[in-house]
Parts: sequence; C-alpha cells; structure tokens
Amino acid sequence: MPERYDPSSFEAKWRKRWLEADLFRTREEPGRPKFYYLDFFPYPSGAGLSVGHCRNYVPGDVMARFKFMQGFNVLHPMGFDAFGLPAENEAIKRQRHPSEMIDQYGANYKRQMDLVAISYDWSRSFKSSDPTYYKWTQWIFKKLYEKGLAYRSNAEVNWCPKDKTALANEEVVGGLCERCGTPVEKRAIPQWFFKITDYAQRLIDDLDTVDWPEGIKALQRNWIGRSEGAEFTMKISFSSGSGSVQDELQSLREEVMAEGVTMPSADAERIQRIEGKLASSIAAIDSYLVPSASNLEVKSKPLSFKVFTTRLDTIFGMTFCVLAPEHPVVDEICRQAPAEFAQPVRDYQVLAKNRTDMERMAETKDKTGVFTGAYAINPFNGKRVPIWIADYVLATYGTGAIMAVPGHDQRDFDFAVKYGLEVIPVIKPSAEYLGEYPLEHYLANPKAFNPPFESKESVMINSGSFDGLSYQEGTRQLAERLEAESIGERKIQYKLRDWLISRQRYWGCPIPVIHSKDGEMQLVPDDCLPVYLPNVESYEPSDDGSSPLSKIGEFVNVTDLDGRMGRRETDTMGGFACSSWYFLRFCDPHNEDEPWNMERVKYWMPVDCYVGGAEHAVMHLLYARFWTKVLYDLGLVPVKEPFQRLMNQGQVLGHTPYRHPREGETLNPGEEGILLSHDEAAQLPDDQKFYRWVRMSKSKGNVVTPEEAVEGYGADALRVFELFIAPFEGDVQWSNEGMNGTVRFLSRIFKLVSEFKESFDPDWRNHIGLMDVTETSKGIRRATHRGIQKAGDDIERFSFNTYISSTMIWVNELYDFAKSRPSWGQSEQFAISEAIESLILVIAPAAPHSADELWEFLGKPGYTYYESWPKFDPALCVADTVTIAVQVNGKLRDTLEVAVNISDEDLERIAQECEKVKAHTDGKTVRKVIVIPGKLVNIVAN
RNA sequence: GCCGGGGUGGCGGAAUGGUAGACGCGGCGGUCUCAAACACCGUUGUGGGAGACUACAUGAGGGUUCGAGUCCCUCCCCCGGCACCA
Repeated sequence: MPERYDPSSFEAKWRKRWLEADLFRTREEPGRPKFYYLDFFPYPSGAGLSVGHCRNYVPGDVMARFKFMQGFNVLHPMGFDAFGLPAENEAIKRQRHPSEMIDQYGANYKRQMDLVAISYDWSRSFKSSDPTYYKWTQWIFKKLYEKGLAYRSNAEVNWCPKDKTALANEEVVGGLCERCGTPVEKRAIPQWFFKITDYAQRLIDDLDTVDWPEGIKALQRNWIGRSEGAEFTMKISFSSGSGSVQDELQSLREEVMAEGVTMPSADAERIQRIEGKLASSIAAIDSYLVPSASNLEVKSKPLSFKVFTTRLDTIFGMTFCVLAPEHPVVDEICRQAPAEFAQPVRDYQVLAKNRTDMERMAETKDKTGVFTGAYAINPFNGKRVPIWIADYVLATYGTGAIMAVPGHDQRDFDFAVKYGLEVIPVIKPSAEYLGEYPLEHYLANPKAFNPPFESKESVMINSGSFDGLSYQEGTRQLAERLEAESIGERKIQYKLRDWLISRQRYWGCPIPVIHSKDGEMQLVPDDCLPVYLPNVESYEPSDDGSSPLSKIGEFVNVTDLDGRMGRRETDTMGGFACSSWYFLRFCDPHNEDEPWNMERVKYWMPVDCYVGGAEHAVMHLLYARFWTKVLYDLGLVPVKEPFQRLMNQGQVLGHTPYRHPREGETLNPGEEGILLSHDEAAQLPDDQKFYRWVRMSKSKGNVVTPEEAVEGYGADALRVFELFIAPFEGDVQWSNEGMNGTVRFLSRIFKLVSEFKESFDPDWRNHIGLMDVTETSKGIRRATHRGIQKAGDDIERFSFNTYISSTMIWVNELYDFAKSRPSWGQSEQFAISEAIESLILVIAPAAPHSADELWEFLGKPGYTYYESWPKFDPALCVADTVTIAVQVNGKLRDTLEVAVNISDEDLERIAQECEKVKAHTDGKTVRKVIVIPGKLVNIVAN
C-alpha cells in the first residue's frame, strides 16, 4: 500500500513497461490534430547531462504528454548534432575516433533521458554524422549551389589559430573564437559561403509571423542590421600633377628589361613569368597613358569612389572623407597623388592589416588615420574635401568609404579634433544642447561642443537652398536630386554578411564538389551521393589552411563525369549546415529515396513548439530560417518559417566555491576569485571561501547529475522540482534540498489516494450528476474542476511552476475536505473518486511514474499516457458565494461573503452598512460608489 | 553608447488595472516519540499596540485613475546581446 512516494519501489518498473509497450512511438492517426514539439538538436558531450539540461527536456516532455492526452498526434523526436568542432576536438583530446566516441556519448545521453522518462520516439532518432542523413545535407548543398546561393570566394576570413579553421561571423564574439576564446586572425583563404544576404529582408519581415520571444526577434533584427540611406559617387581630384606614375612605369620597364637580357638561357617557367610581367606592364600603361602621334602622354585616370550614408541631410557638413585602409581605390590614389603621401599611406595599410580585431576594438576611443593627398568633390556644392584613410571605417560594410560629418557624428568629430579638420554645423541645435551659449557661439566654435548634436528632431542650416528643412524632408529632397542627377540612389544596407560554411577540419559533412584541372567546379551527381567521409586514423588539423582530407589521396583524386582527373573539395561543412534541416528529417527519418516525403512534411511542419537556449539566437535560428526559405522557394517545403513558437529556458546555476587569491596569485580580468575543486572546497574553512552562482558545467565542478537526483529523491521528484523551481524562462539557483518539497508533495498525493482507495468507485461518472449535492461534495468538485482548468491553462502558456502550485493547492483543499470524512455520504464518495482519478491524470505529465503506479493501485488498466486529459465544467468551477473586498477610498476595510448572483444595488447597500466601513466614512460625504461584481465595492467619501 | 529582459518577504516566486505576498523552501512554536527522523497542526512582510486593530510596504521620484506591482514620464541598479555598421 503506497502511503508515500517511494520511487525506488516502482519508477524503474514503469520505465521498463513503457519501453516494452513502445508507448511513445509517433502516431499519425487520421482525425487527430498534430503537434510537433522539438528540443534544440544537442551535441552529446562527454560530460553527460546535468539537471540543467533537464530543465528544457522536462517541461517539453510535459507539453508533449499533455498534448497527446488532449488527443493530438504528437511528434516528439530526439537526435544528435554529431558533426562539428566540439566532437572533433574532444576526440583528438581523448585520442579516439569521433565516430565511435559520439556513439558512446549519444548512448549515454539517451540513457539519461530515459532515466528521467522523457517521452521521445527513439525510433525516429538519427545523428547528423549518419551517411543516410548527411547524404541529404549534401543534396541540399547542391540545391543551394544550383540556385547561386553557394559560392567559393577568396575572401579575407576570421581564422581561429587554435581550432585551425575559418569561422563564420556569428562564431566570432568580441574578436574571440566563440568556442575556445582564442583571438581570431585575418586570413585570405578560398572559402565556401552561403548567400544568406539575399534573404536579409525576408528574414526580417517574416519575424512578424512567428510567435517568438521579443528579445530573440530583436537580436535577429539587430544582427541583420537594416539601415535605410543613400549611396552616391564622389569624384577624386589632386592638387597637383602626379610624379609617381612615371616612377612606377620606369621600374616596371627596368624589370622587364632585366628579364629580357637573360632570355637565351630562359626555361619555360621563366618565360611564363616574363610574359606575366609584360602583360601587367601593358595593362598599367593602358590605364595611365594615351598614345599620341609620337610620344606617350600622361593622362590622369578619372578616379572616384562611392559612399553610403543614412544622414544625407548632413551632406553640407561634410568636411572630409574616410576610406577603409583596404579600399581598392587607395592604391590608385597612391600612384596619382604627390609622391610624399604614398609611403605613409602604405605604412598605415600594413599597420591596419596586422592589427587584430581585438586591438582595433580596444582603440575605438583613439582614432588613427593618414591623409592620402587626394581630395573628393562634394556633388552638392562642389566643395573639395581631403580624403583620409582610417581603420575606423570598415571595408566590409557599405562601400568601405564614408562622407565625414564631424558636426553631427561622434566618430567623425573625434577624428576631426585629433587631426585638426574643419567642423561645419548643418543642423540647428536645440536650446538644451546649447545650454547657456547663444547659437552664434556654437556656430563659431563647434569643436567646443562635445558630444556633437546628432538629433534628427531639428532643421537644416548652412545647407544652401535646403535650409530650414526637417531631417525627413531634407533627406527626401536630397535623395531625389541625387537620383535626378544620376549621382547616386537611395539604398538599403544590411550588417549581415554571407554565411561562411567551409571548415578546414575532418569531422564534418563533405562538400559534394569536384574541382577539375582547369579550375572548373562540378557538383557530384545525385546517384554518387553521399560523398562518404573517409574513415581514417589520423585527422588532426593543420595550420596551413588546408583540410586534413586534402592529405588523403584516395579521397581527393577522382575522375569527373567526363572522365577527366579532378580533385574533390576537401573542406567540410560547419556543423550549422547539418542542424539547419534536421527538423525536416524528423518528419520522415528513414526515407532512402528523398530527404523527406512532401506529404509527411506537409503534415508535421511547422514545428509547433521549439525549445532551447537563447545563445543560438543569431546562429542556428537564423541559418535554419534561411534554409527553410530557400527550400520553400524551391517548392520543397510548404512553410516559410520552420518554428512557429519558440521558447528559451533559463539557465540552471550551480553553487560554486571560490577563494580569494593568495599572495603571488593574480586573477584574470573579470574573475572574482579562484575556482575550487570539490575536495578543496570541503577542506577549506568557511572564512577562506565564498560562493557564486555560476552556470552548471563540468569545468566549474558545480554539476548535479540527473543520476544523483534520481538516486536521492526520485525521477518524478526531480521532474516536478524542475517545473516548480522557477518560471520556465528564468534562471534557477539549484539546490538539492528543494526536492524535499516535491517529495513531500508527491507523498501527499500517494497518501490521499491510498486513503480513499477503499471507497473509490470507478463508476463515479454514471452517478455523480444524479446525486444530491452537499456543501462538501460541491466543494470537492469545485476544487477538482478548478484544478483541471488551471493546470491545462498553465501548461498551455508554458507556466509550469504555476501548473504545479495550482495542483498543490488542489491537493491541500482535498486534505481539508478529508477532515470531515466521517460524516460523508455517497455524494462525497463520488466527488472524491472523481477528484483522485482526475488528480492522477493531471499530475501524469509531470510525474508519470507516480501517476501510473497510482492508476494501477486504483485498479485501473493500462497507462495514464493513453487516458484523455480530464475535462472540466466551467459551471462547477464557480462557488455559490464570493468574497467581496470593501474599500473606502481605495483602501481595503472589510471583506464580505455574498451570493454570486447578488445585485449591484444590494451589494452596495450591504457594503455601506459594514461597521468597519462606517468607521471610515463617519463624518464624510459619500461621493461615489464603484461596484465591480464578484470583486469589490469601493466607496469614495470625503 | 545602442537594443532587449528584469528589480515584489530570509529565499524561489504568485498576482486579466480590483483583497499584494498564492504555492513552496527556510525559520519559529506545538502534537506524536524514550529520543531523533518522518508525518501532522499552528505561525511567519515591517513598525506601533496586550488586543480588536492600525500605519507603512512591490528599486527611487512624479503622473493618469474611484483604485497602480500592473498603464504613462524621469531616474537608479542588475542580467543578456551588439558594439567605430556611417
């Protein structure tokens, strides 16, 4: 007789039975609505799961079980994100092959997930490293390539010297590798990109159609970074003729001559080299010289560059221009500008190139740059302004060049002050900005006013015929003129860059491309997919920018379709490619003929509820949306957005011991103390250590495993605690002691059920409506129906902590009613039968072991999972009487117990007759009485 | 700096503009016990009062309202993200 929750006596038994009954196999029964619940695709780490991981799996499991009980066909799958850097790094560290290592770790994850009874349909499981899966990752790559959305480019990329691979922008955080914290370097290596920038606008627009946390949407919008503005051309002029062109031609001529002199002994290679130099000489001559009748004549090639601005209204305040050091026109300027400027510019370019992102960001306060010797012409007023290069202008954004308006932009202002450049105010500042100073003072001494006036809430000045216009109107008119005179056009810029997908690493999905000798690229035909990742012993990455696969001859060397020799692409795809479509594969995971069957995807997609950590806001979640849109455009999936509702669970923080540094020890920036191991913490006296709440991780030594929790408290106690401890999206400070409370709660349910087992009537449904009701039976039913209603509402809105607390309230109420048990009649017996049966079903999603144990104990057959979620009757949820708050001037003075259907007039009258009310209205005149039926009466008197 | 999310008892947290602090943890007192644990009962925002009561309380200050934790404005603090994006 289970009088308390004794998990060791029944939990394992039920897990075994569920497994044998194949309880959680996905059903696609006609006539039932579908519900697709998905957890983020996890990488199975060697450390295994902590109670922190359970924090998204358990609530998700509650949702999935609840929906199934409500009559939905539920898809609740789990698989593993096996390919990628974390797995490979771990395997290298352990001197193992990633494949067998991942199998082992994945099996461990599954064992732990089973231990806490997550209702996954394991028959649909797969790993992204399964050839049957990555075959289709390659197939989708081909689709992207065919649409022009996958391309190879020799761009300068972020390179992590520790992981020895290129990284996507999204994987670089503050100039550091997101994974290992190493400062990234710039390297020019041919890389594969996906053209996500083509989808920038749609990725912004369609955020409006999904039910996601506002914070995540904002993060994505911010990352995509749309700005509206204008782009226009500026012509370059020089103050005097150029000397350096002749110098350059002279040296080229000398080089060619030197090669030519030794021609007789030249071999084929040298001839080729000389031909190359000749070709570039001719090109150089063509670009600078025009042949006349007898002589060569120097011609200044007309130079120009484009700038992008969002503040066209400030264009009359442009006093200089800045080019990024890498801007292509800089070389031309050096050739044509007076010779003395060329060398400092080239020195600065070298300096800028060698500076890491970290260094550059650290120096945002102190801007550097050099004058190029050239000038740009403002197309609106013909004013000549100096052209500088400076690394505060980024080559990768906009046109890599800006018009500088120091009067109204902090960065330009700082630069102008440092290098003594002119500042011209062109927006009339507000009185608050001017403070005690008159406008004339500001106009005469703009450099004394820092920060510059950046507001858009004013009118233009110093702008010729545009004076007096607002930001909006000025911008519009200037843009119209730009377009009318073909100087430029309105333009929308995005911060988003293309998605760098290739990795120079072994453990990833091979890219299905063959390079022919002549440099042509071919896709591997469908019937040759997958391109298998070769199984090799040694796969360590190298620092030379090539993939380990390039050293495997039997992989690299192939003959292409036309029988020519070719080389396979040896880079692999980053892990985010694999996780950009797994949610589609779960709809039809065993399909050998196609990545998925359209009917199956039409049935299950979109994912109704997607749950994981917020740290993937701009990586996985953006990439998966992009792939889905591409596949939608190809007619391969029926949805534009993959994830209808998104939820981010809070982190679980562990109580983590630290000590202060001892003599001679120093802390790294941001560190509060020295982390203690478990043993050290136990030994050290209390006054020498302190605790902080830190996210659970093996490296911090603060992990509580599900095994520990299940062992000490029980799987259901753990599950209920995970739900109850905090709101789903909030962070949690974990303490095992808290589980005492949920053990107590479950025990109270066991006690209640065993108390009433004798009098339990399984046939209560057929009698309950026919019996005479009593106050007690009515009360019991009210508690029951309210409990059912509240639990369902709370689960639906992801409020799992109140789902548990409202069920606790229900149990407490039943305990109160049970006190009067000796005087009960049949009416109460049926009510309590309904109560305990409903209670077991309502708690079943949270505590499935206990629910099935109690179900069986009551003599009911089968599993609670197969039972319908109990229905509530709204009429039974309301009481005959309600408590009304009586206020005088908004302050609570009394409460009244009145019939629900009391009239407003009667209520008002009774309220005014209260002694406590009279005490506060005595000597005052009642001005007004507000009656909110069922809630309160407020008497306004003075 | 910009963009999000927050700030309620000793703690985790409840609360469609309508009785602030539900529910739980912890604490205190009690019952049971030789004793302890478990369990159960009571109590637990702060100040004043023997008490009935009463005043004050949701980061600070204003405002709207019969009524504000909730809505509006200003400010402070914490967490997360972005960060020279023109």
